[in-house]
Amino acid sequence: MQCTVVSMPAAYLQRSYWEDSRLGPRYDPESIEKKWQEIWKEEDIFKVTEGGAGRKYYLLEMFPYPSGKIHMGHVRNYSIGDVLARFLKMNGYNVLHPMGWDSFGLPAENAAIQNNIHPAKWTFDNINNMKSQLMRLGLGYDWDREIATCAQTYYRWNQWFFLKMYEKGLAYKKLSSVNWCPGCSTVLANEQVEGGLCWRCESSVEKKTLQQWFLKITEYADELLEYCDKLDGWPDRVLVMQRNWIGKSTGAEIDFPVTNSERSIKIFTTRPDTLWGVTFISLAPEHPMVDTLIEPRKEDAGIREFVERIRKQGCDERTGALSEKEGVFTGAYCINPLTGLKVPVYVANFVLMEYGTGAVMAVPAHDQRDFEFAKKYGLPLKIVINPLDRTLSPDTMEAAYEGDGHMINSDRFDGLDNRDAMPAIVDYLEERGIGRGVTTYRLRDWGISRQRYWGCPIPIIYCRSCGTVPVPYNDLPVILPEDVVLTGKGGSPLEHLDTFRSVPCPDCGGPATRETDTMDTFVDSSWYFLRYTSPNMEDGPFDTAAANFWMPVDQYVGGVEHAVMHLLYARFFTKAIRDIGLLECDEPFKKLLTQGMVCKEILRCPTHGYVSPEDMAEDKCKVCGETIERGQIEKMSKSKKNTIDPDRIIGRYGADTTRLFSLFAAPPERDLEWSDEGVEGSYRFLNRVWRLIDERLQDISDITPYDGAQPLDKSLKELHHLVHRTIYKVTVDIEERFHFNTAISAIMELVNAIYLWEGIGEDTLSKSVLREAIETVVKLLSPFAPHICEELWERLGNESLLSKSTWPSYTKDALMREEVTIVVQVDGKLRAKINIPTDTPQKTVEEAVLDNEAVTRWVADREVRKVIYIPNKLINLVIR
RNA sequence: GCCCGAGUGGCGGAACUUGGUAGACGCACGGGACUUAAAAUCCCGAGGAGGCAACUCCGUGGGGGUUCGAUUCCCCCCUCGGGCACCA
Repeated sequence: MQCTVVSMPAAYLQRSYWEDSRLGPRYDPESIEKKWQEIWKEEDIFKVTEGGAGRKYYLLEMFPYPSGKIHMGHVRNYSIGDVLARFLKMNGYNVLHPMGWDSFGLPAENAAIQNNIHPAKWTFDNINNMKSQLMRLGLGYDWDREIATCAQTYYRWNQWFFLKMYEKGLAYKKLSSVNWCPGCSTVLANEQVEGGLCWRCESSVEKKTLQQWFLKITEYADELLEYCDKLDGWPDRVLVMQRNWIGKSTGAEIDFPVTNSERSIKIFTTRPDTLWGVTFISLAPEHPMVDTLIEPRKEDAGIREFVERIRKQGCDERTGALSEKEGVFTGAYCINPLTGLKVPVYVANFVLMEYGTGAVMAVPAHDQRDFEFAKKYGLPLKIVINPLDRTLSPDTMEAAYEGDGHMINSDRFDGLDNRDAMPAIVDYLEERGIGRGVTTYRLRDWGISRQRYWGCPIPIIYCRSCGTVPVPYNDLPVILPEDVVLTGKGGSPLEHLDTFRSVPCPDCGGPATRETDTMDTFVDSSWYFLRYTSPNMEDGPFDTAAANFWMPVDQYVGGVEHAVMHLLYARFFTKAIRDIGLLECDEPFKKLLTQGMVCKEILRCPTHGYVSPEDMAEDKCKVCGETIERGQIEKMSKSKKNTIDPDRIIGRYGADTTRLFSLFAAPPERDLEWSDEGVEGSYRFLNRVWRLIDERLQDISDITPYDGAQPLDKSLKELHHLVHRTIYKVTVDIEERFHFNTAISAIMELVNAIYLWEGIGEDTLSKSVLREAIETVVKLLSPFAPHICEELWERLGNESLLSKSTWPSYTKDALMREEVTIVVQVDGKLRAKINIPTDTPQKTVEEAVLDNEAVTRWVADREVRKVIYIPNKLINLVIR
């Protein structure tokens, strides 16, 4: 039999509170929130159209992957967005604030394999659940614009874009060495490999050579880089990461002829000024000329073995800066085209085929890697750049000199500053036809083929006679078949599904097969913000007029983890779509706010590892009784068992409290440390606001808020001015700084002041001032805690919806103080404070100050040598 | 190694954009009121040291500097977090 006593205390508490409450009903978040969410829905208050009143504002938060349940990171992200949405709406903007689902992806497949449920069903169940969770938070979205990327109506346009890009040569297939994640059984783009590990499952990534589809993001490398300078609404660190990722460098390509051969090796260098210091050449093991060069020495097993071994190494083994430099002499030589000197050709493990030309001219005197390599294999150093303050010598150098200086041992360039010499040397190379100035990028083309089922099919057909044939536009969409069996083994199920795979060739009608790879899900999220502008468009991906009206997104809000991947891809897509002719704007996101993570202390049991707070009783593990160690504050994650379920918090305190806390505990861009007591505090504050209005309701019902017309006495003026200063502060904090935490604290101060205010009388004037104060509190708080405010607004006797009303404005007059506190310093040290009418002239202030005992004590009979006066703020008497 | 960001009470954080009262607001804590009592609520207190007190000194990671005055600007160093990392 089940015991029901457990629920007693809570019920008891509620009842006793009810009895104590003399006036109105107690604050009951659950019923209030439900009530207003329904009313908002009926009134359709978040619906927007292009024809709406006010200036357009496109506000967007990164859409979620429908994993099943929202987490605190979502709560934070979307609370930030909702505050802005409601604030902007009250300020008269026409706010587009949509929501949708990034709903293709691996977890759906994994769930399907584990639980025998179809990915589509799993995904749509999750969407339904998460949608109701978001609604429960009271987030104001125009749900009529909801999109799901796994819907045919959406992904068909992925395919359309792909075909457009294919036509323009921006989508192409090539055989190349790619990143293979064994955990996800699929290929990954370079951006999706973090430190040699898969960004999603942290498996060690392997190299595989496969036929893959690529999008030519490198075509836009220069523009993507250039526009980084124009994105002044983006955080610097994100721009820095993007610039680093694009990795533009300028230098020269130079051909080194191979001796006894017709061929030459093309190298890339950023330091043409060190050309005279080249003492050998290093090739990547994958370099196509390696096999030819070592041919004459093929009986030397050591060479081939070395090359084979390095080629097999995974990227994490190869690329670690710690790993030892290794190489082998190929037996071949080539000629430095400038000096005519013969230098040996090596294969070296640290040279990457993916960058530059896969071949490097080695200048051990001026490059640390070459230096280490040369020392190891006894190769000579040749100094060609000398620093200004000393003279280098090959025999005593302990490290390469990579700095600037004067050129030496470099023929006609001797004596020149090396920086100045670089362009001259490039010109010289070009004149003589042995090299040319070039620019290279670290950015690679975006490999989008995924060997997975739950994604958008790539619209390509392979025909034995016609070759690679794009699916005709009329045949779109290529529908992802649902009658598949997912086993998790033997590759993508599409490969084995003959009804999908076999297809007549669109050109010749002969037997052909479909591409069975699907697209990287980052393709889906690269243009979703455009689809929101016309989510039901059937003749194209989006309506150009609507997109041009709404774009760019004025404010984008999301996690910094997408700094390189999503944000770079989306920028690329925007530019490509512009060049297809569908869009006018160059950049998708005008301003970007990257919010911090939600963190919480981790708990560790010496025998069980991470434990959740529920598994702990009085610092002891419930299972084994060991003392629990309190660990560091870390990002909430299931594996560390330090998550908080938003549903639980909403259930206990309501959506308003949950939102308020997540906004109050830290400014948005910083990490937020979860605190149960802090949530309690936010709840207490809302109760305090509720009671404030409850207690004063009788005084101020049927009273019109003070409008500034009649003159006020001191006490009334104080409150009135505080109200206006608060409006100013909260407005600035929200719109200019996104510092919601300080905005909320300013509202708290106002509430505290109203509680302590004793200026209320029987007269209408004082009541009207109080009414102004209270209505202002409710309005200012409403973007943060919309439900309780809407309810209080109604209880105050207002008939229209608060959500439809306007943001309070402040008057300059009311911001002025009549009396100011002036800080009095003597020699820069605080010695007194005096209250004095605003804008008192310096002379009068000086007189008042020198009349003050606390000041004169410090001045004594010494001479005041200087007086610094900051009007209405500070006076400093300099004695020394 | 390189590039960002940060370091402030017992804790989360304010003030930094424009040098001008350091510690707003909240949490935790202490005291009081209400209550038979507790909870809730309301009011008050609170950086540290010394002092009965008035008050004084110290204090924003450490050390220098500029200034009448530095948490804020400059230089050097330490610690933590993040990103990149043999990119030629």
